[in-house]
Parts: sequence; C-alpha cells; structure tokens
Amino acid sequence: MQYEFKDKAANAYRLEEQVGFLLRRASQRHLSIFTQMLPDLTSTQFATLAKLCEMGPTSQNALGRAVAMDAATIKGVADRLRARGLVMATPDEEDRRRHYLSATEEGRALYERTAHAALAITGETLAPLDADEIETFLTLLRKLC
Amino acid sequence: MQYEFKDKAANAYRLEEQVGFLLRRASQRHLSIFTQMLPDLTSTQFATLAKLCEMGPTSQNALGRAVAMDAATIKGVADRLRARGLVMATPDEEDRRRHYLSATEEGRALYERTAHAALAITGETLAPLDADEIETFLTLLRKLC
DNA sequence: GACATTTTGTTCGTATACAAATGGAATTTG
DNA sequence: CAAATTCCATTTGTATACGAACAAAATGTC
Repeated sequence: MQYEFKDKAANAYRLEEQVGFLLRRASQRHLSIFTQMLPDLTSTQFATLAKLCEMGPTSQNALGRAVAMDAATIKGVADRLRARGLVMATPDEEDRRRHYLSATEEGRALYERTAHAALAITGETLAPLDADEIETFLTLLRKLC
Repeated sequence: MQYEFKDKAANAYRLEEQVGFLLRRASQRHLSIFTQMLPDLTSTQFATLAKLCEMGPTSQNALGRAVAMDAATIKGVADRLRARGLVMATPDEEDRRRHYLSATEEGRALYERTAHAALAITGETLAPLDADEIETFLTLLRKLC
C-alpha cells in the first residue's frame, strides 16, 4: 500500500466493488450493444418512441414520467424525435399550456421495424447469464429502482 | 390495445421489462442517493479521486481506463478536479506526451474524509436487498460488465 | 371571487458520455 | 533506420441528465 490512511474507510473502499461503479459499467456495455445493434436511434429515443406508441397521444411531461426522464430531459429527446419527423405535437384545446405528442406514421413504422432489434439487445445484454440467473437478476434489479 | 401491430415484436416489447431501462432507473436512484449523501463531489469525480489516491501518480488516460472513462470524459473530470485543487498534474520527463496526475494534500484529505460516506451510499443503494440477495446481485451484475 | 398551490413547458448552467478527428510522441516492425 | 503503428492528450459535436428558476395556465381552498 503506497499510502497510509488514518481512517479505515479509505482502506476499505474498493471502487470495483461498489454497486454504482458496476451499474455504470453494465450500462456502458448495454449502451454499446444498443448502438451496434440499433444505430438508427439512441436508447432513450427508442424508449420514448416505444412508450409513445404504446400510450397514444400524451403530454410531454406525462411521457417523461412514463420513461423516467425529467422535464428538461424529455424536452430534448422529444425535440430531436420531432426534428426527425418521428413524433408530432398537437395543441390541447382544453389546456392551453399543453400539447399532445404522438408518433407519426413514420415513427410508428420505425418502431414496428426495430422492436425486434430492441428485444435482441436485451437478450445480448443478458447473454452472460443463464435463464435462471436472468430471472433472479431482473427481480433483484427491480427492487433497486 | 390502441393500435394493431403487424409484427409480434412491437406487441411483445415492454419497456419496463428491459434490462436497459431497469439499469437506467437503478442508476438514477443510486445517483440521487449519492448526491444527497455526498454533495461535495459527483459520483464520477469521487471515483476518479479515489482511484488516483489508490494508484498514486498516473497518466490521465491510464486513470481513465482504471475508472472506465474514455479519454474525452476523463479529461473533463480531471480538469474539474484540478480546478478545485484536489488533483495536480506534473509533466513526465521520460515521455513528453504524458503528464502525471496525482491527488493534492487537499484531495487526499477530502477522500479520506468522505470514503465512509461513499461506503454508506453503497449500503443505502443496496438497502432494499438482504445480505444473500446483495451477494447474488453483485455476482450477476459483475458478469454483465 | 381572491389567493395560494400545482402543473406544464421552457431556458440556463453544469456534468457526464462517447464518436471522430487531430497532432505530437513513442514504439514496433520490416 | 525508416515506415507503420500505437499511444497520449486535446478538441469538436451530439446526446443524455438534472437542478434551478421562470411564466403562463389550471386547480384547489377559503
């Protein structure tokens, strides 16, 4: 050991053993797989488009809550999807603050065309685990959200 | 179901069941805990400072590899740590491309002062799991990196 | 009906994250 | 030794991510 630590904590701390570090690395690997297998959209863009196709017309903030993005983040994602013509906005007659987001024909078509790739990405990400391990892992991971 | 999908994949796709989505949400919760319990440094800044204290003087890219950040990312992190006086750079005499990064006295002191909080953050993140589940989860998570 | 609160969407600032390109330096190899 | 390759650090551009502050609109309460 190159240095002496007065406090035990600094000695006991190993970055490689911390959940946060492992979560970050697992996410990195997943996102790398995603980019390779589905270069058309980013992971967050696909998630947003998928949820929008599932939910139908939704306000921007509500959509953000559904995909776990705050208002500032979902705005950027929605803007980029709109710029690509995959999503469109229509004003809400009843609430003048709100505009509904919905998938365009092109957006829906892209989603239907790429959904199988998204499922394959999940499979590839979990490939190092066997079926039992996958179920165990997802159960535990769900508890940490 | 509001829409008909020609392709089965779009029907089978559920965002909430995908590893990527769960990893993102677990990371969000972890980072939220981190910010609350250790507001002095970001998660990545702490990881970098910790690794630097552990390794001693290290080139910027080598440090980046140790904490799983690419060259562009580690540069920003290192710059911000240097701007705060927690890390300093000294040129390498042998290799004129390289400059060694090392923790300053202040950086090391901050690390030693906060290492226990970092361990507590890991504990809090894993709090929804019991001891056996933690071991299982970390074992499986490690396989996905 | 008046006022406080909440909700919606936006903007700003800061901090990761990574692809791609660059230039300079060191190393490998033929 | 010269050429090809690799390595180091930097820069640019794009895309999350979130805190904080804001105005306009809707809702709740008294």
